[in-house]
Amino acid sequence: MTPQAATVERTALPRPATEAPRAAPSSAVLALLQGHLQPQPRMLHAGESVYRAGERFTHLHVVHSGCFKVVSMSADGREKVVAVRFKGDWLGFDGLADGRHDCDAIAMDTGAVLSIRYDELLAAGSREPALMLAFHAALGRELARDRSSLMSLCTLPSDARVAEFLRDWAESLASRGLRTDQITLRMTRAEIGNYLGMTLESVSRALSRLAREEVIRFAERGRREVQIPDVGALERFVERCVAPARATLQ
Amino acid sequence: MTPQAATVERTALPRPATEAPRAAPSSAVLALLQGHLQPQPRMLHAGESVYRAGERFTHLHVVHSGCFKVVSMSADGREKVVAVRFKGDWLGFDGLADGRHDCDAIAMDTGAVLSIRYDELLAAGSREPALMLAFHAALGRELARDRSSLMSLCTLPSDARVAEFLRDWAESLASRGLRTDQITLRMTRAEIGNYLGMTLESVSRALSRLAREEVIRFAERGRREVQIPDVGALERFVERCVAPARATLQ
DNA sequence: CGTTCGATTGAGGAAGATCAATTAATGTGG
DNA sequence: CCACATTAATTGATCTTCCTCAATCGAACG
Repeated sequence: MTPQAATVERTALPRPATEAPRAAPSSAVLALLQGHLQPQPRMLHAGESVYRAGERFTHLHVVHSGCFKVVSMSADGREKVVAVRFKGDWLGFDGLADGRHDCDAIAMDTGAVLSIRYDELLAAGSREPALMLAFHAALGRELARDRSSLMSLCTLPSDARVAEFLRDWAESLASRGLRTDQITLRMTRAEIGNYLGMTLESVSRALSRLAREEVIRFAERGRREVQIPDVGALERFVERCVAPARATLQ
Repeated sequence: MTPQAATVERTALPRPATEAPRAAPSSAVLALLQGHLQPQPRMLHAGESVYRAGERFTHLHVVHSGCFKVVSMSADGREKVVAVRFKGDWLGFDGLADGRHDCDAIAMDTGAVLSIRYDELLAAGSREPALMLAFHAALGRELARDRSSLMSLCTLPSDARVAEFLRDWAESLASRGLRTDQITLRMTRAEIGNYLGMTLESVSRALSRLAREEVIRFAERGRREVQIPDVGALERFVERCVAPARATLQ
């Protein structure tokens, strides 16, 4: 997969330049939830699931701490990590469609979620419009993020996808006030590859290349720890991958 | 892009076998909308937009007739068709995140949408829970579809992606009671390629191959008309593409 | 009737998958 | 605590898929 004909009815207008709306969590929402509902905190250890595909959908969840992956399996057995979620993110939207979850949500390390009954959320939301608005906004961001992934998968070469993955992770931490210069990937290369649509070998090579180009650095302890001295460097790296493709089209 | 290590924490459980929930539209929703709101019908010709990126989000829309594409552009100018929508589908969810659309919704042929003010929908929804439930279910299906696309892009070779695209189109028509044996693609090869993450040449080759294998047939008039004698054949074709990859993993 | 745009098809090349071997981390039982 | 077993990661060699470039053909349109 690589850049392809970006000729889809050229619009000459300058655009507002959409990128994934990473400014997600907002303690305002949490405050609203706390105020109107009795969110049940629930602790989970690595590997435990918040919910599993096939279970009845009754609750939505907001990540309180830790990080979680959302895994989907298609009818023919293809399995894929479709999302990685951090503090402030919601989990469980995949149950809205038909009252049954169709993904697994799994803790990647020790963490906690606040669980909210959907029926109570609906009730509270109809009394308190701001709550319903916030809920819908979260849904909208979820859609935007999925589409941003889709875009990355379709238009970026593998190196850039890995770079963007790291940038995204770092930005997620940053927007939540966590330190971003050193991040611990709680996924194997195989999982990252699955998430990004490439093989584990390609992930490994991409990381090596990023390290060689000084865009990232590996900590001494293992190669799961990645140091990101400058997030901007990651962005520039992605830009450099996109630029040549565009140049030829102009 | 091609099948890759599908080793993401193997779960031994038999799964409910999720596939895109194509059973979308439901005239029930339309009836609800008609009953509680004053949906404004709006006619559009090919190329006209329901809304554009950057515009304020005020309305949601339900496709009444025709087909529409949703196009997204990233900050660095990568452009992509992120969705194709038919009768009964909603448009406009991309405005929920922050009150501004970040995609264009464009008519691919003459068609019409019913436009609903979001604030009125909220108000009506809090009086009539069934309406809000239906709205949320539509959002959930939207998410599920995006994830299904993501899965296809990541795990299927290009031929199979084209096959699935056609199957999806045919199924969309079928679930809306339209004839499915003969469909008119209202997209150029370049657009299909953009949507599926491949070049127009690859789309063309894939279609030729599908025709050669008798899975589809071209009508005499032009190559935009595609006959699908048997939707099952398309599914089997996709299966055949997935099977070998899985065989080696077992 | 020529021009233009979209589609098809072929040849060559590059990105990334696959296969395979090695090395580093992690975990386990003695 | 250490030897061993196991799993994860790296790196190289090769092969496949799909992209790129280019030529041709057909359909639509003025």
